[in-house]
Amino acid sequence: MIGIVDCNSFYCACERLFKPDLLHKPVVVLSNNDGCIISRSDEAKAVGIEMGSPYFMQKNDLKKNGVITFSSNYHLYGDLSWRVMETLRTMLPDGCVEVYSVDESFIDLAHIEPTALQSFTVSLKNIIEQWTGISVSIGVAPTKALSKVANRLAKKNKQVTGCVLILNTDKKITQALQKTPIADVWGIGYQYAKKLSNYGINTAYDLTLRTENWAHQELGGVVGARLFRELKGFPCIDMQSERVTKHMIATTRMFGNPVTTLHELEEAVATYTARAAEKLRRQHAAARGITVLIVPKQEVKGSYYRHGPTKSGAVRLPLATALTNELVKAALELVRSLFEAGKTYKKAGVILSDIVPETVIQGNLFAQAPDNTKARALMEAIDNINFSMRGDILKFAASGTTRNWKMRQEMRSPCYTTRWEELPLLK
DNA sequence: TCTGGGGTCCTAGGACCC
DNA sequence: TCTGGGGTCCTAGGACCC
Repeated sequence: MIGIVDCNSFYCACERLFKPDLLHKPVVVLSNNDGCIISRSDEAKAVGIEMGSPYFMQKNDLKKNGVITFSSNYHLYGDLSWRVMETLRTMLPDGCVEVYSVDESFIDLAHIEPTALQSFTVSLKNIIEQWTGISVSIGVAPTKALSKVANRLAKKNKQVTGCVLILNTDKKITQALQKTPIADVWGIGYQYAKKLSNYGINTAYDLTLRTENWAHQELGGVVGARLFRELKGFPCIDMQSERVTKHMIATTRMFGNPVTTLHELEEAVATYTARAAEKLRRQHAAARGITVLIVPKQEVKGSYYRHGPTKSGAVRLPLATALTNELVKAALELVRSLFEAGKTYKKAGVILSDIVPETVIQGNLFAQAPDNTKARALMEAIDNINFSMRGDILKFAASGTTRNWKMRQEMRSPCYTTRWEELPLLK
């Protein structure tokens, strides 16, 4: 059996952990730039605050209901996430934990006796809460997709389930599928939900009444076929081992204030490139592909999108590199070629791709391999200083110093667990 | 004038996830 | 006035190979 462990209202839970007075109060956490609502406590859900809704549209409702609002604090969430995942790794054999996102892990429970599943899962939940202060829900079923179904129902009926639900008989599975709206199925997003409802498919169960071929045809080929089989109880999505290097590394941001000059755009792109390069080095990798994208502000009448079409450009470097200066140089050339005077921009980003481990950088017949020893030592020194001090105390001149475009974060909590100067104080 | 079959690799774009 | 960020996988289609 496969389980999924999912932290309840994770970002809100992190904020509350250090402010126990907020325990039974409505709390929400906002996305970067204080753009929209991305985490809600049960109390906030109860007063009708919508997930993903823009902050500026909900501001009045939040105030009226006394909802406490936080900007997002990823240092804090990342650290607490790590504690939860480490607890899971302590409680399960090697290779049985697959971290799926910041607040979710799949766990392989094949080694647990069927009769012991319930008690094991409950004790797992209790230990996580005791050790980390974060409450979790656990869904268990024969496949990943079904464990997500179980998890959703466990969360929805906390009083009945105690946040743990095990689907271990065909009858329980069928009932669970009947209670699951198609749009809430893992792998069914907005487009597919719309399409399926046109076919009269409104629950997960309705989908299982079709055939695998039908799912293949209508839901994106093998992806849909796989999902169909998973819902029928045949595992098709294996547990993944920890990925050593990512395939792509992106740093993209909306601007705090709109940008109109090339100079500011260059600063932003240089900053994002430096950040992406840092992530690259942290996983001991190098990249050959670099893409720069800029997004103009522009009303498109009648369009769902609130911004103009993204302009992007990409280059392939002669040799994979992890050196900030080399990547910045390429990125700046790209942004200059994309920029159009007279337009106002609201977002920019950098994507590194074609990523290889630094030990296997492929030679290039036509490019002289330079001696990078010194440059790499410099990068390491910069990374170490930036890591042990705070933020980006050392940066490249191209990143600029004024940074009018930096994002807004007006209600961020302290980094209680990752910065000495922000440790909580006891009187 | 007629013009095969079986591949690989790459990129762009679409769908999804949290 | 103000709507996030960082990923994954898959497919289709074009260029190219013999």
